[in-house]
Amino acid sequence: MAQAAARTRRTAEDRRKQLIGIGLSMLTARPIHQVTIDEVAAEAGISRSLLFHYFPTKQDYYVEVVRAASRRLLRSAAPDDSPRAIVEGYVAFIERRRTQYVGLFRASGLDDWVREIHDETQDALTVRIMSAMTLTNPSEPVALAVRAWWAFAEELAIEWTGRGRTDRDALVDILLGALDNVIFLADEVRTDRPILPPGE
Amino acid sequence: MAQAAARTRRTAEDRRKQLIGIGLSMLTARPIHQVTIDEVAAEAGISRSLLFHYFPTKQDYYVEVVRAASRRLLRSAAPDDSPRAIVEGYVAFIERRRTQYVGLFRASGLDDWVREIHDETQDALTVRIMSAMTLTNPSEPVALAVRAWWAFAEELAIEWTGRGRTDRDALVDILLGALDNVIFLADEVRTDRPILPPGE
DNA sequence: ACCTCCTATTGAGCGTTGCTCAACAAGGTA
DNA sequence: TACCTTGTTGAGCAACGCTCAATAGGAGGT
Repeated sequence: MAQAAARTRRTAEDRRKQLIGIGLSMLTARPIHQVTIDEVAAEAGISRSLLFHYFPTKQDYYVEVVRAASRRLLRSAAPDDSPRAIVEGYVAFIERRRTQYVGLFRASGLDDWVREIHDETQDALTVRIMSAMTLTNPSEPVALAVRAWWAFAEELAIEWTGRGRTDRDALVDILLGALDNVIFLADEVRTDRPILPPGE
Repeated sequence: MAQAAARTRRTAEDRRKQLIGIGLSMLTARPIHQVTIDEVAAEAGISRSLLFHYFPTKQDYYVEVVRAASRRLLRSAAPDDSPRAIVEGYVAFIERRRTQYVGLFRASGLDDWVREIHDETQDALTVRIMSAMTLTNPSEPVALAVRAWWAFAEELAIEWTGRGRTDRDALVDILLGALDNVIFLADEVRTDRPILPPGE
């Protein structure tokens, strides 16, 4: 695996890109805490120390790798501004990079910072789809509900494609239908005076 | 912190319970990979070696701790067999042990096995609520959708209570409403011949 | 009280891994 | 050639997960 690539001197930016690229492929297969700095360094054909020169800590390195994946996702889920297009882009991304997505954002052992990036990503998606639905100035319940709906979408998309289903359109239909319904339900909530539960 | 508790000899089961109890409180605040075996041992007033006597590996230890938390959750979310009661029990649990739940199941750095326990737990909840809704023999899309709906419920419950909202009933209403709708939507899908997307 | 046996318990120590630091060297500029 | 910036390295430390042979607490039998 370790391809001692003739130890040539690279520019800083080059090295960073190379290392992040390696991270994207290595951290896809195995969770973070099972991948050592030594392995990454060996794969890049450099010494441990150099990696620490570019990324002060292992976490910093990993964060940048996950950030890179997040950017890819956001790029895929924004072809234009219709809700359907956004959801389709999202689903398409997961179809294409399922293992990577799961490996980087979910399975792996991360501390708060990965969750943080994941949250930021979903926040961005939330904002994006809300504006696509011309939902300006939503109430807190609605905002929370849309946010949680992304969790629903993520889970369903991952499991759906994981079963080898290819009927992407049916999946997208479910997601969009659920989104409408969830917004409707959350919009019923009067923030100031909570609704009383129906008798039964 | 380390209370050297007079080094008395305990029965095996006693020690296990003590250690798991400590885990439940320590691993609540900080993610796993930030808690060392030494700390746990010190807190229990025993040596590192003893902990390895009971749990062959750190992972094994952590797994048992998470399992214990999972059992608690499942106990809380099953007062009786109505869907509303199940959801209310679930929400109540998260209200009560929010940080613990997040710390054990989400934030922390775990390898696959924690995700696995988390999945098992949600599977159990899925089965439970399906039977409560007298949904026997659901199609694959419906099963997947209900499963994903739990992800929605988890996210929304965590965020909802995280904002200090106390209107639990409104939350439960949203969750139950979304559940009905999601089942309806997924039930439309003909597993064999995928639905074509509507024109717009 | 004493011996015996089981096992809970420990301390010393090994290997891996994240991380530091002082020094080296590749390439551009004068 | 001399210099200077900075990409690059190797040796080494500290923390941590984990092993193993040995110790000691306590219950049961005599």
